[in-house]
Amino acid sequence: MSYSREAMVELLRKHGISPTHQRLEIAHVLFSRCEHLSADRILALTNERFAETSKATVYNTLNLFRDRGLIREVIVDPKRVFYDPNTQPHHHLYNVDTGEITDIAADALEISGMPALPPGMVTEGVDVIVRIRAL
Amino acid sequence: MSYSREAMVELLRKHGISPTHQRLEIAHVLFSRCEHLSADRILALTNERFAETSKATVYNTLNLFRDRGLIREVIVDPKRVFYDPNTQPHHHLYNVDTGEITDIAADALEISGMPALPPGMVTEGVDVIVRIRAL
DNA sequence: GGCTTGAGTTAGACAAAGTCCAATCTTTAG
DNA sequence: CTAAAGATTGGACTTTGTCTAACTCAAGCC
Repeated sequence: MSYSREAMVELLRKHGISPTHQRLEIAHVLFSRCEHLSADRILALTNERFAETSKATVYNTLNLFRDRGLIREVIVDPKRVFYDPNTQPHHHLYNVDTGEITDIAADALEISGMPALPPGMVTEGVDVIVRIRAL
Repeated sequence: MSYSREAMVELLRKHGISPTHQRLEIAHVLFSRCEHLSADRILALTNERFAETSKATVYNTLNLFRDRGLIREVIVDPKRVFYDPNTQPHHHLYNVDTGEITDIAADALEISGMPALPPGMVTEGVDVIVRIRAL
C-alpha cells in the first residue's frame, strides 16, 4: 500500500470525505506508520514539518475518520484514547509500565462461548486487551 | 457474604488497610451492590445519607483499594473509569448506547492461542469487552 | 468579475475527570 | 496520654477533549 498524496486523496474520497489539506496531513501521519497514536501525538506529528493544524481540527478529523470507519479507537488507558489505523479485527497487548501497545492478529486468538445477546442487540466489536508488565 | 460494618472492617484489615470511617463508607457503597460504578457516582452515593466524604478521599480510596486488590478498574469508556467490586477473572458486555456494563462469567468464554510474551514479562490480566448496541 | 453558499478551520473559552498540596484532623503504637 | 504516622480536606491545578462564533476558502451562479 502506498501513502502518496494521491493514494490518501483516493482513500478519503472512497469514504465520502473531502480531501482537505489538513485531513491529508493527518491521514498521512496515521497511515504512514503502523502505530497506535494519541490525539496529542498526532497533533504534534502533523505540525512537525511545517503546516499549522489546530487542535480542534485534529479532534474533528479523528472523530470523522472514526465515524467513517477509517480508523478505530483503542481504549486501554483511562488517560487518553489511542487511534489505530488498522480496522481489521484484531486484539491488543498493552504494556502497563511503558504504555506500549502491540497488535495480536485476530486469527491467533480463538474466542468461543460468546453469550447470546438480548434480542434487538448487535455486537459492535469484541476487544481483547492483554495487559502485561515486567516481572 | 455480609456487608455489615464488622465484615467491612475485617475485609479492609485483611488487605492491610486501616478501616477509617470514610473507607468503610466507600467499601459499603462498593460491596453492598454488584454494580460497576464511576468515581462520581461513588462520591454521590457515599454522601447520600449523611456523612461528608471529599472527592480527594474518594479518589485516594479507590486507588488504594485497586492497588491492594479489593476492586478492579474497568476501562471501557474514555470519559471515566468504572470500579468493579468483583476481582475474580471475568469479562464485560458494554452497551455503547446506554453505558450499561454487564458481567460475562470467566468460564463462559474460552480464549485460546494467547501469544507468547516477551521474556521477563508477565500477564497482569486479560480483559474482554464485548461492545453491543441496539440494532 | 462579483456574490452567495456551505463546508472546513481556528483560537480560545469551556467542561469534566482526576491529581496535588499544605493545613488540619484521626489513629495507633508505645 | 501523647507523639508520630497516617488520613482527610478544600481548593487550585492539569489534562483531555468539546464547543462556539468568527473567519477562510473554493464552487457555482448571475
